Amino acid sequence: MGTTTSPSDSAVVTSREVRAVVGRLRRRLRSSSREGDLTPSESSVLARLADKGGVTVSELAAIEGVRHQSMTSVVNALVEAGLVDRSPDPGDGRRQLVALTTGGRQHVERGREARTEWLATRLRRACTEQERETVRAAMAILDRISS
Amino acid sequence: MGTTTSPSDSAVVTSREVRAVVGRLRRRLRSSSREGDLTPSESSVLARLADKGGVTVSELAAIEGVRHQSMTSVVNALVEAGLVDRSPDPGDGRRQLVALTTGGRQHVERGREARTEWLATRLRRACTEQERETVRAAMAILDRISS
DNA sequence: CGTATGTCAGCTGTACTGACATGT
DNA sequence: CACATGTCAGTACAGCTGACATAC
Repeated sequence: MGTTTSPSDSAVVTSREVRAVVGRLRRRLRSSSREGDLTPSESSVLARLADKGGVTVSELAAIEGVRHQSMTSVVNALVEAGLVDRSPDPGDGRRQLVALTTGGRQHVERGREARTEWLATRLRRACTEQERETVRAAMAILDRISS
Repeated sequence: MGTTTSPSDSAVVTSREVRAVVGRLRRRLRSSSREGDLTPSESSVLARLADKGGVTVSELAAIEGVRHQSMTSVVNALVEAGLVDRSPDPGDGRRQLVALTTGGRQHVERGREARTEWLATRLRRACTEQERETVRAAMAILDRISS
């Protein structure tokens, strides 16, 4: 081998690096996420709901970029944990509005105070502001081309 | 809410964006990976073996950053597909050396010719060279702080 | 009726831990 | 013996599709 794909192809090289880093980051983010016994998906949805409650499952699914069937099970777990609840939409009988319970709101606020998130800590301690800007710029690019 | 976490904390903001983009990219990379009926993990291991065969399961696990138990099942799938095989290490009876079969090698070479990888295509068509450089720089930073 | 919303069941892929066997 | 290597079993998480009910 060796010829494989021309290593000078910038797009291919970049793609490989992105794949490798995404894979590694994913494992790290998962393994170091002890944010109060919630799974990463659950934490993410909870944080969304803190910003904007009264949302439907389908809307949450669209925001997170997954199917509504997948979002149902995440919401179910949060309901069982007593952190969110569903209430019927008065104007549309098909809809169920999801919102934080009092306990859910407390959970979010406690988490936000106490959490020393692994990635944020690393970004703060091991990076310059310029490096963080580079990362944000790259995220914007990747977000654009992956939507 | 709205006040939530001080939005001026560059590390936290960057961390959130990285999380969001990693999640989305992961889903996209998975759903658009039809590289010949292999799962992403399998493809990745196969590509490694094309560069360097005669490797143990534990070494593969270390390279990919997973436990050896997890790597065992990936290798099992490739063995069952007839793409790799195990052979005893003559010098150490505990070890099993994993290498591509003829069919496995053919598979890799066919794949490398035919594959128009989703991410590489996007990076080529929707990005400038400067943007790709930004992405690569960011990957280097994230790789550094996640190791 | 078709469409949107939601739920449940079942499947796959990934990676984990624990238990165990075997060889150095 | 401790340690390295490897396998298997069980579990958890995340996402998918398909089937179905209900409401617009």
